[in-house]
Amino acid sequence: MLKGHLDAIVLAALESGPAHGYAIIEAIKARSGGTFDLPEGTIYPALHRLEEAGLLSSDWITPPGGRRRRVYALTRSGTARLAEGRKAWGRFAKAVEASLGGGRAWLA
Amino acid sequence: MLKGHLDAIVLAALESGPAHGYAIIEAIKARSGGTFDLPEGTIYPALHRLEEAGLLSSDWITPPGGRRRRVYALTRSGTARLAEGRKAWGRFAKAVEASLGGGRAWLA
DNA sequence: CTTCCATACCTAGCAATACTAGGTATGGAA
DNA sequence: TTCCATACCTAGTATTGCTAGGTATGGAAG
Repeated sequence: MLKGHLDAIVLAALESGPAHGYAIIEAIKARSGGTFDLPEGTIYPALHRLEEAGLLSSDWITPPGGRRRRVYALTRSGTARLAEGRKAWGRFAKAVEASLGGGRAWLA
Repeated sequence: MLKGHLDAIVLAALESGPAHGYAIIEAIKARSGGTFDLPEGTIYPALHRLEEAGLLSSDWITPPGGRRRRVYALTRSGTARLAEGRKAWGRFAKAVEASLGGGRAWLA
């Protein structure tokens, strides 16, 4: 479960350049150290939703001698939303940590 | 939105001693610096669910000259679950931060 | 050459979560 | 006496991310 932060994570995965769905799954898995091993049924609908919302654009690309892929890129709105998402994460994480209280021994 | 961490936050609010629903709402609001101002429709069903799961116990208390209140306390299972929840939060937060990447400028 | 796996895309339907929006009731203050 | 803070509750709903299925291709293994 990504608890509402999936959008920001997907947008962040596209920050360094366009990518197709399957590659995004691999990128998120790698960046999260294996923690976020997302099923396709999570990513593809999310990509459609983000495109619908104008945060991503997509193009069908057929590399020479390869299969067609749908390549997504951040739009201007998407870049702005990513920045918001990072701020929102910061506030959220701070509030959760304050709420969980204690000596923060679980942070390591 | 508490994104799946509500249970741990509620359990943490009860760590320092039993409390009733309304007081738990106030405690969470205070501890989170006002960020988590939860509606009753969030807390009460959560308390019922946690009790159902054996993580909390409850008693109806009528203080002298006061209204009856339902006072919740952590069970042994609840204490264990809280420890797990803190560990889970630590892992989750680490993975999100790695996934959001960059210079961690949003942490401040 | 055929079989299998990794790649690559998609959707319908479902379970969980936390919310809105309503309801009830009491004690104290204005 | 009217209103607000306290104090509890639930039905229904939006969103989220999942399971579980489907389709198809290219390359490697046998």
